Amino acid sequence: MSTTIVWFRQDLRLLDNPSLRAAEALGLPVIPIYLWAPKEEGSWPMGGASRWWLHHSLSALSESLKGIGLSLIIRAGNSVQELTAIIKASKAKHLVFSRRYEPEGMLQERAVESQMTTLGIDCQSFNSSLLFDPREVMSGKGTPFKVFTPFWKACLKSRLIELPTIAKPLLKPALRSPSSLKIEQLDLLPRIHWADGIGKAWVPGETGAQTSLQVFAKSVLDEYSETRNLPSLEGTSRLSPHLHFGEISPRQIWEVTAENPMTLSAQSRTGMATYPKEIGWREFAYHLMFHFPFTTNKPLRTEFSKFPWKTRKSALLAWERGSTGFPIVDAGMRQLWEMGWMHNRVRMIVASFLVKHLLISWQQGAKWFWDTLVDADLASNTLGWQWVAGCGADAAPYFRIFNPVLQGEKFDPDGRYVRRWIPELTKMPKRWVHRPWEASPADQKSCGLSRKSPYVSPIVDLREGRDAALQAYQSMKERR
DNA sequence: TGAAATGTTGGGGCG
DNA sequence: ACGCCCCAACATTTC
Repeated sequence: MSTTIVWFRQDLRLLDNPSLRAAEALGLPVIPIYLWAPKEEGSWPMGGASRWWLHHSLSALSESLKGIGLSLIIRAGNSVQELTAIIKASKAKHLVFSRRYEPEGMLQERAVESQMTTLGIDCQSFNSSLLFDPREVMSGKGTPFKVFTPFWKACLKSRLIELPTIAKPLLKPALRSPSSLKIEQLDLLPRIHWADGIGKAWVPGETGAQTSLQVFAKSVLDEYSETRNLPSLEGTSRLSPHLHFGEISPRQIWEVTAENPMTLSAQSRTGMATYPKEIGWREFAYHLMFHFPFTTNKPLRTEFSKFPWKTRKSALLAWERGSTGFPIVDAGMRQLWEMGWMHNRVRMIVASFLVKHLLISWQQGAKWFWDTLVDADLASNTLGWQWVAGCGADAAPYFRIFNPVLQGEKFDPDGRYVRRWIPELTKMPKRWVHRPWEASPADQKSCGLSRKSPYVSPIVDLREGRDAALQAYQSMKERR
């Protein structure tokens, strides 16, 4: 009897997974596989925090496949070669997989598809990671969108969202399994234990994803528009890493947060409420990455290729380590390092600080986020950084410069978030907690801050940084 | 999904 | 009572 190969990519789940449904419909024995091919990711091979997540997510997937009688096959190397070897050994006739939209991911699947044609294998691919395939939503002129609101209106008007199928697929195993690596052999875990904090904060895998969604829908969603900007609260969904690895489908999130007429207002049912709109921004990020693939490395607005960015190694290092002297910035960067994640409001603040006050290029920031975020996602990372830098689609004007002191005082008024991540400031009075360099020497001393502490002498003067940023922006516009 | 600079207004102190 | 000034408080514009 023939066999179906299910190639898992960024869809590490059983529920609402179109390729598994296709495999179920074929009714043949199934071999589920995962291919580790970091060399095929161009300049964006998976970063450290993401590899940690992948390790645990693959373990979870392997366990849940075991629960329905299947054994996950792990391979590493060249994806075309590995797939070919497995297909030949198992005499498979069908390959099903979920599409990716990263430039390199698309190259990879084009190579696979062409090889399948050569081998005479039936090959089916599915959109499992987006509500809207980037090809399906276009402006009236037939061009891709560059502004969020019209994009999102067009999406909602198209009514293309399918409802999820939340039922475990019924699959039967192949009689003989190809050889498999152990997950440990992929060497995804860091050698030193910097991931301890990440492990305490997250439960990778489909079960963890479902729990996060239920908790969010039940206790956070109603107040989301008011609490999402307060980093000291757990006011956000925390679904991003699960979504990135495809441990949960966006359709299911959509159904729970935007389409449930029993619990939600008319506004949320039309998808314009605050949380569903965030899902919309993710869709927009993929739309842009698909239609403008060069933006993963270069600014969308080409005049920014002349922007006079600076190379400031020690300032970049201080930013990465969370020792700039600006409490809200440092708290965010330390949270990122410790739990592989940062509150979104704080992401905007630290990004603005790097790009504007330090004049370090958004690409440098994007690389650090890529390596340290468990939810590192090429589309969202690119959109976010280009938005902050003012060089992307629908971007903030360049002169919109966040003042880290005012942002801190506005969104962390009691300093709880800052004190949570910066022990040096535990005893700093509320009045000065976002501007400790202005505190009295006595207050500084009671916190044990020496004169060399960044909280006494921050790495830049905010006024000078702001002026320099505005000047750099002017000089870019004047060059032609 | 800013912040700073600048402009306007109006209450109150005071000569 | 009146004009003058100061300066919050708010609005507008500029970066």
